Amino acid sequence: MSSPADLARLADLLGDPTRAVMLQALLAGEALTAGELARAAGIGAPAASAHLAKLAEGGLVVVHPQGRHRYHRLASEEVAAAIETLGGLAAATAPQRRWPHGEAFRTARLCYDHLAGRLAVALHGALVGRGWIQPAAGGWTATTAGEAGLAAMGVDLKAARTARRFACDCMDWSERRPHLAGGLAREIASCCLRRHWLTRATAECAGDPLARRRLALTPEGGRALHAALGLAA
Amino acid sequence: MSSPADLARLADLLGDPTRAVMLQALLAGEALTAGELARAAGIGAPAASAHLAKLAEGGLVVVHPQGRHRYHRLASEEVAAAIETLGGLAAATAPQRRWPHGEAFRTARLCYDHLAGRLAVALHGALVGRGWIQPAAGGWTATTAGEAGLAAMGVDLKAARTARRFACDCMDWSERRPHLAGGLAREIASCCLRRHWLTRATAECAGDPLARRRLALTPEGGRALHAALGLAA
DNA sequence: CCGCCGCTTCGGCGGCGGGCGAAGCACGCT
DNA sequence: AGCGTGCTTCGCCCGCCGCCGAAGCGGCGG
Repeated sequence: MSSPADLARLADLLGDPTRAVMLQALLAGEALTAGELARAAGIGAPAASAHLAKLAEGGLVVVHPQGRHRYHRLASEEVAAAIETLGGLAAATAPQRRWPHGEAFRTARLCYDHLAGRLAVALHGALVGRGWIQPAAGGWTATTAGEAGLAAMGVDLKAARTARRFACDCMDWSERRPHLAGGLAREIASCCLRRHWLTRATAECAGDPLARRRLALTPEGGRALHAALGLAA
Repeated sequence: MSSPADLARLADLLGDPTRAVMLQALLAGEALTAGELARAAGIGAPAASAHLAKLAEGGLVVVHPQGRHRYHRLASEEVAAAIETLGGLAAATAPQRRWPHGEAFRTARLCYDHLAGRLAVALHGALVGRGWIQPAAGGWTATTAGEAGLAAMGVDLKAARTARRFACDCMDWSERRPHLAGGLAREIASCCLRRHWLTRATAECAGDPLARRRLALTPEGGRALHAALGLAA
């Protein structure tokens, strides 16, 4: 239960511009090394190390040492969801600024381990509209038609079921409508990337820390999603 | 669209312990004067004024001058929802501490203009279970049975329909299940307070800034809710 | 008209926190 | 073993921010 002090401690972690950049970079879902995050944030290694220690101690980030590298991930999808939510409010509160590639960012992006943006919202609608998923307690389940269709697309349903939640709604702040989260959404995103229907915009992000999250629909991806789900390009 | 800088600016506003106390006090939904907020936060008038100016400039709080008083409210229910969400993550992240009356806080509290806590979750379940509300695009609508039942309880449905959203789900962080938000939820809360089914724990909050939000079910309230909705005490 | 009261602005103080460079540690490669 | 590399720790500086006391402003009441 959150006393105001707890809230403040957590918000303070998000309230530093440098840490915010790091967290946005981590919202792409990948585990990044301290050095990568330092470069993304444009600071030196010592400062990055201090920030990451705070984030880890605050429970927002988990560390995964591997050889002489230390990989950092967001601690949970709840953390990712809270950051996205707060980002949405920030966008609503300070709507003035537009930065380069903002439009592309709205179109398709990663949110921790699943898709977000216009494409993800459209996909959510298509899955519901075609009857591939149906409401269930606290989320969605796949129908038999959905299982067949998703398997045909190349989605690993077995892997999707290992997640804590199979599928549930997650509010998309840029579209103000829900997209899909949970194990199924993770596998769909994984499938789209594996089959090169969606590609990461750039690998390294000098100057634009959100580049890691941005996705682009390939021509074949557009064709595949149209064929499978009737999605318009 | 939220650049990391926007996110950081917003989170920084929530990240100050003093401001967090003020915002928690405002989460009770009432408009409070600068002096009341200063006392709640345990600081002097100048400091409070500075904080409130920042919150207002950041779009989290709106000011409502009235005579020589200046009343402050949360700017929107989106702001309230974001603070609640972040508070839930804070509770999950730092679960160790228990402060006095925390249990009562989980039982029933105000969240901006509607009810939250165990009671609100139970109420949500009862409304759905009795078929008084049914799913609709982006939320819930009242059935004819629901209209009759709610009117019999004393809920002003006409007022409820003036809100931007009639009824929608809002995740309750302490219960991890949804409760009801929107115009209907606002009128239900208003009705419960008006009829003294629920009472505010204390008016002024020396030491415990969350006191404003805490609610207690009166004996008559327990009887009334049991009779109308079958809610157990 | 004067005085009280709520609130804001100003000036100054103190502490916290983020940044860097240098040094230290740990791991891996050759 | 020796070296390079990734990361952390240490020490330090600087700037920012929150707090207060004093003063200024405006509304309200006698």
